[in-house]
Amino acid sequence: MAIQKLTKNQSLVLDALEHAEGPLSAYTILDKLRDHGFRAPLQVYRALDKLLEFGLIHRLESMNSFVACAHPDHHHHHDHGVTAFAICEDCGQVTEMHDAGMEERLSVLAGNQHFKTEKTTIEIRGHCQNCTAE
Amino acid sequence: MAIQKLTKNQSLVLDALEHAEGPLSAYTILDKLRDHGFRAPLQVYRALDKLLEFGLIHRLESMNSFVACAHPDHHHHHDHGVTAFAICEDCGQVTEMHDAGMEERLSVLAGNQHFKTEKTTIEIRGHCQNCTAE
DNA sequence: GCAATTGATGTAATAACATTACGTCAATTT
DNA sequence: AAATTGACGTAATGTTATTACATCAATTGC
Repeated sequence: MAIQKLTKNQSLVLDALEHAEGPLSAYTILDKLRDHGFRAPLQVYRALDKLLEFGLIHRLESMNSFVACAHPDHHHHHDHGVTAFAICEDCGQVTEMHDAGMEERLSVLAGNQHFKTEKTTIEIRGHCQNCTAE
Repeated sequence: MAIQKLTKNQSLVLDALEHAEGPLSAYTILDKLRDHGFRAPLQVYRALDKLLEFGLIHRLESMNSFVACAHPDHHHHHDHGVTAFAICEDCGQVTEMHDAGMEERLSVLAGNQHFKTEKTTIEIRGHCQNCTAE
């Protein structure tokens, strides 16, 4: 797929996510971007939709929030395979993980049901190494 | 763990989910139970919380809704391992899947990060066999 | 060039999902 | 009988997401 130039709003939202410590909700992004002229949720949601489409960000379903992709290809938006997220409930840090074996198992499971997969969500909630050590 | 007697509200909510075609949102449940005296969201959410705790229902994170567990043990609430859900975007049908290989991969992934897993969400969105055939 | 289409934007209003706060009541414990 | 606990009821509010409608700039087709 060809290079994708981002619009101003899309760049602002992506920037906010890339510079954030962890995942942000749409409304948190909105607040961060008020100084840049954002006034309404839709401005954020529209940008998020496009960024998701381009594969530059991910949505974390279990916490209604968004993170910048850990290994974005800014020139060609691509399909990473299935991504699993480890989400620390203490510090909020999110780790992206990829695993061929995992994809294989999911593929088999779906195949058993003759199910046609469109999108797969894998989110592991728990405690990261730092927050486990006491 | 010992047998768990459900309260009236919990039974009503569980019943609604068990008799539903597919997943229900909390507010849909509320509407279904208005005739039984439900007036406020909290009545539903409190029951849902307990039913989740007892392992009698599941929450589908990607659609903010709830389903009755496919193989409940009404006498001893138990820990099924990881459950993967295949969710049909056409008909709404949800299939529960379990797989030891998948759990193993997840366990390895988490282990690699020294991550302590509390809860794992796996949701596959797509099209079921019926809805794929045209 | 100019009309038509397309895609991004702005704004307001509303819908959908979830929680906090506060008070009551019944059962159990001490 | 007092204290604790857990379920319940109600209201208000907080949070997340979408619908509806209008404007504007860029592109396309004639």
